[in-house]
Amino acid sequence: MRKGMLEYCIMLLLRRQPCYANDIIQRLHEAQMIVMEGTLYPLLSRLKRDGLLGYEWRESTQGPPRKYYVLTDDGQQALDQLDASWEEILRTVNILKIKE
Amino acid sequence: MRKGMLEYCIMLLLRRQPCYANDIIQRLHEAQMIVMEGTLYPLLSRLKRDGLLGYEWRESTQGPPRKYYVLTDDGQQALDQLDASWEEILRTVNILKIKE
DNA sequence: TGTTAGTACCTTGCGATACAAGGTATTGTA
DNA sequence: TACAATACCTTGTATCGCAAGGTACTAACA
Repeated sequence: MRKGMLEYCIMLLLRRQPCYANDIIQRLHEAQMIVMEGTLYPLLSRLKRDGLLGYEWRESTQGPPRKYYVLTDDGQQALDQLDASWEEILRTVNILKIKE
Repeated sequence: MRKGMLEYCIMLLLRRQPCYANDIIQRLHEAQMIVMEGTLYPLLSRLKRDGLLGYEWRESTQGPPRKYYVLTDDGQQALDQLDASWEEILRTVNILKIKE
């Protein structure tokens, strides 16, 4: 069921701070959402390609450099849209749960 | 984003009362969720095949008979599970929205 | 210096879901 | 009997997420 929620969750994360892939996996995991590498990388690439995310390389103290993703202005707007969609889904489910 | 929510929404509907396809489309529409015929019929067939739904034919006063779907006991249990998943998603999104 | 372990990034192939479009069948009415 | 309305269903396509596999850089150690 969490299908389609991933994009929203990742962008919510990036609204707070730039993250690289393993960051995202770990933070989502802490929030009870499991995401696989093979899911995440293509998704990040797509959001980058669509102009919703940018990234910058940062050195790591232990290992190869990391790609830190950040929300672009377009990404911020898209996220606002997703917030609205989320509210609508909340409304829909509440109607269906409460009705009668 | 509403991808994957459909199954849950339909089963919430059927928890209240038996419905046939156009019923479901209309009631979901009233709850702000658009669903296409070509999506609904295969989904209902799958849930039937998996034993989560049953159906009975009922005559209509205007037109051909209708297939009214109902939740089975297994369907009821599956729905309880989906309720739990939904609560978890709510928790996840709230964590990600509120954090910091 | 060469090897190994750890970290990080990415791709490919598969299954599942949803949509668009098109098709079949039954009923009532002109 | 022909047509419109209703209802059910199928096929082809795109997208998403997962499993598995692959490449590359860094550090530690023999």
